[in-house]
Amino acid sequence: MLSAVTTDAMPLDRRRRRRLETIEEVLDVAVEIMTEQGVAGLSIGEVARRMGIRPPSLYVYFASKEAMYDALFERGARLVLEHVRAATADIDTDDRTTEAIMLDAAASFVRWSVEHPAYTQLLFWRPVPGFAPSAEAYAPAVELVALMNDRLTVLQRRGLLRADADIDLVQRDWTVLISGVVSQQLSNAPDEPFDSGAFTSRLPTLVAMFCDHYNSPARGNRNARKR
Amino acid sequence: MLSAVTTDAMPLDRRRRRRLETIEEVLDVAVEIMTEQGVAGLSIGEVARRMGIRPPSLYVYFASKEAMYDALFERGARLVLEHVRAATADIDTDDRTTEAIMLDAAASFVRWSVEHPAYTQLLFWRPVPGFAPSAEAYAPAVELVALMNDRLTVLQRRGLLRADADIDLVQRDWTVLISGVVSQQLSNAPDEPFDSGAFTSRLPTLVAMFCDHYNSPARGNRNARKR
DNA sequence: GTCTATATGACGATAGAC
DNA sequence: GTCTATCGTCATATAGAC
Repeated sequence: MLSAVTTDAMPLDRRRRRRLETIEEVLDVAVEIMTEQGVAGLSIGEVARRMGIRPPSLYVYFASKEAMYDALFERGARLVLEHVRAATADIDTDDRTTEAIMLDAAASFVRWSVEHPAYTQLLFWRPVPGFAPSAEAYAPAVELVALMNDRLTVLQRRGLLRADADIDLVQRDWTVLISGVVSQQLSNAPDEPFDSGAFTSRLPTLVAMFCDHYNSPARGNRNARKR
Repeated sequence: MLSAVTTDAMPLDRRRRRRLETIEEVLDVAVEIMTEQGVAGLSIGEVARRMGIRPPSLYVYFASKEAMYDALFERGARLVLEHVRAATADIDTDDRTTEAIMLDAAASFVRWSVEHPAYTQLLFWRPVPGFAPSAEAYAPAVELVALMNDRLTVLQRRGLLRADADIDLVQRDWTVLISGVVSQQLSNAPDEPFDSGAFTSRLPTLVAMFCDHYNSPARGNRNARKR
């Protein structure tokens, strides 16, 4: 009886696990294709070809091509969210300078972005005509914005950012810097590695500019004027 | 006899003029479509439909869809090149501060970019799978880089930028700022006008950061450290 | 230069057998 | 869940009449 329960239940679990594994494989292959051909170059047929199955079989896992893009968007947003979360987890105890803390955070994000160009394009540009992510897929992206806001607020409370700075504006300026580096690197020299990229290597200087502006004056900024 | 020459020659000129006008009209319609549907959403059929002709007729003017993209790339690059050239033409006599000069230059470029999102995406991102501009189409883009380098060199010679700054690095940092603003504005709030955009309105602060860093110390920068 | 007609093919998606 | 078969649509591109 008890074994009957397990033999009834376990295959179901296995099937669901197997199904999820297949979905993951589909998404892996899709990312591979987008990386090679560009995000808008993804096609159901090419995914099936590389998986050794026929195109209609994919409709068991995704209702449409747009649903596949949606899953890719959500996956990418989750990945980058967790990446940033992990890279900035110790921000409330990190006793280095503002500049060192910010540079590490920036480098972590930019590295991930240039090493995952397909996700980056899908998440931060608009390369697919007609595609807009669903609210569910967009949720982790919203959370990322909130997380960055939290992190900056912590820095400000610790006295590492000017007390009179508006965190929303700080965040906007910060994202301009970061996305500028990513955008320039990916569109002008996508094959250069992060460590020696013509634009990624400008991060120290750019972060220094930023910190000189937003540093707390008490912490030694010699150029404290309000804007 | 003389009139025979003119009646022979003039129609040819008119035909060539008419042909060029038609080509311009095709490109106008193509930009319209790319603006609405995304750059990768351009299709020959839709261009023909909006022009009230049949798709095959377009092949009289463009050998392929890629040739059309190529013409659009070149046109966009020429437009932005001339726009920047005009906006910075008086840089060797402009007697305002570095910050004022740079802010105007930045605003001019960013305004053009957000008001011409189709060209911007085609020129500065890579939204069309398989398309790469020809050397001819790319030429004005190369010239734009050279022009910006010239302008920055003039500023440095006039003592408005640190004498010890490497202009190539200054230019890279500058393009990061500019492209960051454009990228963030277009991907997060493409419909906001330049004057009230969440990111375009950050330009004064961002340019100030930049100038505080690269300003000539003699001109009153209180934060002169070398990087 | 524009048209009709057509070649050719890819694509997304569905129906239904197994 | 996978397949074959197929639909419908759209696309780029060419041939040849007018």
